[in-house]
Amino acid sequence: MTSQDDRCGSGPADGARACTVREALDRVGGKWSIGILIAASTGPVRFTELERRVEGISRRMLTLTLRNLERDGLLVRHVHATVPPKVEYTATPMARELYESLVALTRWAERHRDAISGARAAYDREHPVAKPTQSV
Amino acid sequence: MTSQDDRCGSGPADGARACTVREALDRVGGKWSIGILIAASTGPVRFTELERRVEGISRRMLTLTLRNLERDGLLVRHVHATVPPKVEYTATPMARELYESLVALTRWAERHRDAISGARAAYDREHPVAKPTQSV
DNA sequence: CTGCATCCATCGGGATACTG
DNA sequence: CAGTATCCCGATGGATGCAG
Repeated sequence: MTSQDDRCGSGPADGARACTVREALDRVGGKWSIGILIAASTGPVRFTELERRVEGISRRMLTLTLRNLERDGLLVRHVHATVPPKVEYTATPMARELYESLVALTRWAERHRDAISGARAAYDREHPVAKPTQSV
Repeated sequence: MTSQDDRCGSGPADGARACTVREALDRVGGKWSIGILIAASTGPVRFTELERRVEGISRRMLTLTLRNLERDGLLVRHVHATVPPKVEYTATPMARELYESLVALTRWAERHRDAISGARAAYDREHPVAKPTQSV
C-alpha cells in the first residue's frame, strides 16, 4: 500500500509501455481485488454480503482491499447512519470499464489454458529437481 | 513460484469469472514479467541484452522470471553451444497474444490515470493517519 | 556470457481477538 | 454490523558471490 515507487521513466525503450500496463495491473494485483470488484459491480453491496460472496476472504483482507479500491476511486463507500451500522460499496463506472478491459485477458486465459498447463507439465518433466550428488 | 493453490471452484457466484481473470493475471503478476515479455516480443533477445533493456532488474530476478515465463510456454529458450555461451529468448505467439490482450488494460490506465491519482489525493487528504495520542 | 546459490529485508496475507 | 489491532508465516525480490 502507499507504494508509488515505480519510476515509469524507465527510459531505455519499451519501459514506458511496460509501466503503463503495470499501472493497471497494480490496481487489481491483489489476491481479492477482482473478486470484490465483480461482486460490487452489479450494485451496492454490504460488507457482510461481500464477506459471503467473495468466499475465502478474511475480514481483515476484505477491509484492506476495500480501502485500497476506494482510495483508487474504483469503489464508493456509502455509510448509512443507522443503529445497526450499514455500509454499502458500489463499483464506479471507472471500475466497470476496468472489468470490461479485463475480458480480453479472460478470453486469453480460456484460449490458452490447456497450452499453458501443457507447457508446465512438459517443463517440469524435462526439468526435474536433479541433484547430481544424490540418487538414492 | 510453483504456486497453484488457487481453487477456481470458489463457487458461490462470480467466483469462476474472477478466477479466470486471475489465471491470466498470475502469469504477469510478477514485477518484471511484462517488461521481459515486451523486450522479447520483437525477436530473440540475449540474456545480457535483457539485463540492459529491462533496467533495474537484478540478475537473479531476470533468471527467475525467465524460467517462469519459459515454464508457462510464454518464452522459448534457445541455447547456442558456442564458446562464449549465448542464450536467446523469444516470445511465443501465445505471449504476443497476451500482450495484445493487455492493450485494453493499457488504454484503461491511460484514460483514467488522472482520475485515479486524483482519487488517491482526495482520499489521502480526507483520511490522514490520525493518531490521537501522537502528534509531532 | 549465463545462471545458480546464499543471505536478508520487505510485504502480502491468514488467524484471531477486540471494539464502536 | 463493520471494522481495527496483533501476531505470524511464507513468498517476493534485492545484493552479492561463485561456477560452468
